[in-house]
Amino acid sequence: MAYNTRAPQGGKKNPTKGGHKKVGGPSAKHRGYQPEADAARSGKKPRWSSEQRVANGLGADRPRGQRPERGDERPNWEPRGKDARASVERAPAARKRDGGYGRRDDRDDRGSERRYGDRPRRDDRGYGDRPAYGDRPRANHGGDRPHRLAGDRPQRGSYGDDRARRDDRPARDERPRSDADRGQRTERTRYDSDRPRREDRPRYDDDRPRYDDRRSSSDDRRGGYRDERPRRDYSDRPRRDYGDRPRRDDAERAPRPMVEDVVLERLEAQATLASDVEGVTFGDLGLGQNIVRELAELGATAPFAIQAATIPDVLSGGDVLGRGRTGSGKTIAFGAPLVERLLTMQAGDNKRREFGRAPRALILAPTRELALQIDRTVQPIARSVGLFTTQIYGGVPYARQLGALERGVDIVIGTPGRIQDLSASGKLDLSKVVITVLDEADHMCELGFAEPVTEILDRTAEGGQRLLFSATLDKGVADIVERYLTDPAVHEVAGEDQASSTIEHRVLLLDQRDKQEVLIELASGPGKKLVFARTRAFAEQLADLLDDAGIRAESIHGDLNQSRRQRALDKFSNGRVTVLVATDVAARGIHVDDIGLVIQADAPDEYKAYLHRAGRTGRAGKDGLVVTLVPRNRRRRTEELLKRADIVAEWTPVEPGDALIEELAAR
DNA sequence: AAAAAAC
Repeated sequence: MAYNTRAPQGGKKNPTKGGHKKVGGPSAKHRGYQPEADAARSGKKPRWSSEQRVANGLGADRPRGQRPERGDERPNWEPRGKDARASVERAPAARKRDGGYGRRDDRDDRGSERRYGDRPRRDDRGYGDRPAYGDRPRANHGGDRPHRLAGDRPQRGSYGDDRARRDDRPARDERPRSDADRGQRTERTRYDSDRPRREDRPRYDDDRPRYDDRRSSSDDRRGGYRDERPRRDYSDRPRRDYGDRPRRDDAERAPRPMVEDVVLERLEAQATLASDVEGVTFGDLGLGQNIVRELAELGATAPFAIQAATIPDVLSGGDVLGRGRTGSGKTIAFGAPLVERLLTMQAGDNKRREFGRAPRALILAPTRELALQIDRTVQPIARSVGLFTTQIYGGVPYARQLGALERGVDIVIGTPGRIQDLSASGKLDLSKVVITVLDEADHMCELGFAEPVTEILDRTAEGGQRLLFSATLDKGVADIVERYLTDPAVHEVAGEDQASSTIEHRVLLLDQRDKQEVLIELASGPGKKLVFARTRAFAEQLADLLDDAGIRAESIHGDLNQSRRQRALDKFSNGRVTVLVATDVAARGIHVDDIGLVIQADAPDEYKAYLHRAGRTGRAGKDGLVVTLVPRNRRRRTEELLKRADIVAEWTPVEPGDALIEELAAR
């Protein structure tokens, strides 16, 4: 019974109905419309998974026989070097973008003054039903809403008053460019030229000659080094010294030295060198043939360091903490042995395929998209040995998830809220869960997540195996570790520092009022670009800004319903838009192939956020560039942030139109 | 303070 857990549930009923408190989605007209242009362009239309159909509001009513064979899907997995394939499942190429204006009636009047009036309207963003904007007067800004091209400053009051209330929002009209500003520009130039701080920072090139010709000095960065850059090689790189690792402020103040020291020590204890795993196969690590074969099909032919380090310990049944940098293959590191172990544990159990059986493994992730992505890796692995997964996350109707649970699944993958919800209402029995994974574990142990997470952990089988993974795994997990793990093995990969990264970091110092114009220039290149903003409102605003400037952009953030979030991500993944503007919902874990440039329109607040955002590019050993736009008044703060993140970036003052911006945009 | 995560 292939694809049992994905089988359509809930028939033809409109899936948006149960999932969202808000008034319904776009009109039926909108949903049904098939754009000839898109269909013609794409030729063959990629098929949708059941989830995508539901997520896009089309109903999960396709007969099972039409479900694409696995070979047709493009499962998502942690990237595998040159074998990397597109990781986010292909989304419908044929999706009407400009049909049905229902959601955007608050912007209908805008069309008349759009400079790009013939371009399709951004009807699919849907301000109208979002709570955060609920009090925004509709159509108020219609006639007088200024076009937001750079140089065409928005008038305050058009939407500034009731829209994003941002402290650093430029009071454009009230701040004509002054001599003082000019003066400061000169100062910044000076700052740049005598900037001494790079020398104070840890230099990796001293004992790592292979990077000497790469990013060791700012002059080398000007270009041309890429082709000469030697291949990555961890072999003789010294172990990371965690003693130097910057601590989180709050943790520093929190006095529980005992636990923290233990975790910290353990983290140092077992560092695996990539050279140690050379020649090792997944089979050597203890995975069965079917799983090994499936991994190869996913593109994972040989284990990455983090995988080689953790798989044996997971198979032995012990608790494991794993730390491997972004894009290093953590999903397989816990997913594959988890499946193998379930299989071993159920050997000889003739009730293992019982209808309605309770899940025995649980994987928790901080966002729905990440949960979905993990499932795209774990599901085929599980399937290869006859186990079933299902996704349990919020924002979508219950019916399909409940149906899957009623039939019985082996592995539940999801986000805390809905899992707790179903667990509390007795629909999801966690008592048989003997393996629990916290992906992005440090984040899952933070305020806001810790409570539901611990409640879920409390419901799982006592003494069960627990696996905590994150690129930024730190002592923030100490409480959870202390409470729920027993003598965990702690693994990391040696030499994962900035010098061994394929990601280059740059900071553009600019005038706050120039931010949007510079962003437009940066985002205008051909490659995929991911833009991060600090708030939902600003993300939304920037996507509009770029769209109005003729750059196809989508936004993704928590104010959008799930189908819009998924659609935005799909469009970005399959290249139908080149720019995705996101809040930190997309900061962790999400893998999209070939993001060449990450732009931080706002610097993040936390160094870990910086690392995760940056990790959306430079995946699987590819080159990546992170550009952070920093207004002068945030310079200090950003310097501190980068220092904590252990990142060396080149700082450059810029103005709109600078050649450097264009150069960076071309990457 | 924001974002994420249930309805």
